Amino acid sequence: MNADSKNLNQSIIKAFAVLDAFTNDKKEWGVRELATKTGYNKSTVYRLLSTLVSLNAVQQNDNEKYQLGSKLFELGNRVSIYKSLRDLTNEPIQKVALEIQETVLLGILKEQQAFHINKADSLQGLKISTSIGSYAPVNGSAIGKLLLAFSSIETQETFFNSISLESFTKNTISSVSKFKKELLQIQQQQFALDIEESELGLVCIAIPIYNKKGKVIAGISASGPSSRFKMENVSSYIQILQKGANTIEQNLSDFDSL
Amino acid sequence: MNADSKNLNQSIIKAFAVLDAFTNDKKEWGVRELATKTGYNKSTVYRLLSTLVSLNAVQQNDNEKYQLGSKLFELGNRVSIYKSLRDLTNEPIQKVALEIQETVLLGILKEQQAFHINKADSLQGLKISTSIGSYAPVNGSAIGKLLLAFSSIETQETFFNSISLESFTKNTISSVSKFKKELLQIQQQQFALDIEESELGLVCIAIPIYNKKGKVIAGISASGPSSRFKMENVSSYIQILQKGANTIEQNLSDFDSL
DNA sequence: TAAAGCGTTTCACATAATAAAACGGTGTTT
DNA sequence: AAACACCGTTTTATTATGTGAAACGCTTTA
Repeated sequence: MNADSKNLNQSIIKAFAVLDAFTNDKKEWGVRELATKTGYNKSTVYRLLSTLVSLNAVQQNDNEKYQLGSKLFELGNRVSIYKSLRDLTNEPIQKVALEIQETVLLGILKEQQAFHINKADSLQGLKISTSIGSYAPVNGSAIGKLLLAFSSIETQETFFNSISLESFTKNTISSVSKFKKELLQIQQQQFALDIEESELGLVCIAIPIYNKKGKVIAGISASGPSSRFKMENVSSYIQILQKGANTIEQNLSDFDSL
Repeated sequence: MNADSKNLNQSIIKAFAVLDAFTNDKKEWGVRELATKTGYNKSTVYRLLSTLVSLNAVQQNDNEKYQLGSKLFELGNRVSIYKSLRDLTNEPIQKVALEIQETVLLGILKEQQAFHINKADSLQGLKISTSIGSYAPVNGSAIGKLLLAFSSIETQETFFNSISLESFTKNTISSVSKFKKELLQIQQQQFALDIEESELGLVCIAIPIYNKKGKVIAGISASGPSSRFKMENVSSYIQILQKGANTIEQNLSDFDSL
């Protein structure tokens, strides 16, 4: 028992380690492979899963494999901070998505990553696969770069002391000094761009959302394919995003850190 | 140990009992009141909460109270069955909401209740408080009545054998025979109405969504205040809903029971 | 027919969860 | 200012409960 983990319930930790194995890339697990993945004994995993099934947190398919169940969907939609955040931003980001004709995302900074709270698809445009509840690395998303640029010096220092800048495409900024310059520029110009830095062919632009204390609490972005997303239109994109951001800022004026 | 609960992990059951206490009506809990609510010892609840906090499944506010945390939001949005169901219905129900100018809900039958999978607000209309991930009683919602009406005889029998028809307003159908007649009528007319049966002043209309096997797998509804929702417009509401349902049926044609 | 995979069950054993009581803090009442 | 009544938190011996190796029954593959 190390200093940090005082007297925690080991079964619950195991249960959530099991649940965390179910991702968008790997939605289904068998008992044995899940035991290998988590490092727990096969019988233990079986009993954990049985318990989770009895609670509807997990369900078993026709093919005997397990997947996440309705209880988690239910609980996830009860998380009040994000629920209210979503309710208060739904309408504005939908309007932006309709006008801008691209996918719109709303994100906050959470554990040194961009955490996506809400999303609105444009009705015609190409769909972006990023989903609500997913994380993106700070140096691999417009919202992430934006939020770090507008966060406190302490947060930035903590970030640079603990994170290494992974590369995702040939355009990803992986040099610390270049990244710091980029952050300064984002602060000055009040928006962040991601030009095929996270994924080839994907362009993204993000602007900040302030609370009434003048603190940046979230970011809103529009993403689209590079074929359609042209640099000469950046100012018009920002204009549309800003209209949405203004409404959101009114709705969220009382929110603090998030 | 009774026959049904074989060898389940008690800690996990307790953890989820704790999580389940956090509802939309009661979002915050202190240790002691939660111990009273769940019937567990104060120390036990404290350790459960500490563990859940360490996993970000729960977080502690400034006022020392606990509330649900980001991990559940994250997991909830990874439940693949509902995630795909939502992704495939977002666009059509948004279109319906825009056209019909009322809140649109998509629901399935889950544990003898209407389970709300998706929701689209009209941009102008009054907002309905029903939220994604929430349940409504079958005899207190248009979607519920609709889904029971189109479910198998076995499901209906199980329902009538296990559920008592609670009353919510003076209009709620609480007589079994009247309710059975209503179900027959819904089957014939292919839509269900809820005229201030669940809540005074609230009117709702729901139509079924079929998969390619001809089975009803979900229901789509529009809800609004009785002041605006007039009976003479029912056929035009149904027309708009049906357009959305057609698109959804194409998207969900391969889905089975749900 | 054998082998290799799966989810599941069993059971002796030891770990890890438990609950009562005490602790240290804060806010309220007298 | 003292007494009280809350709160979340920590400690502790006790024992209930989770554990994992091995066996089971089944299906799929060789």
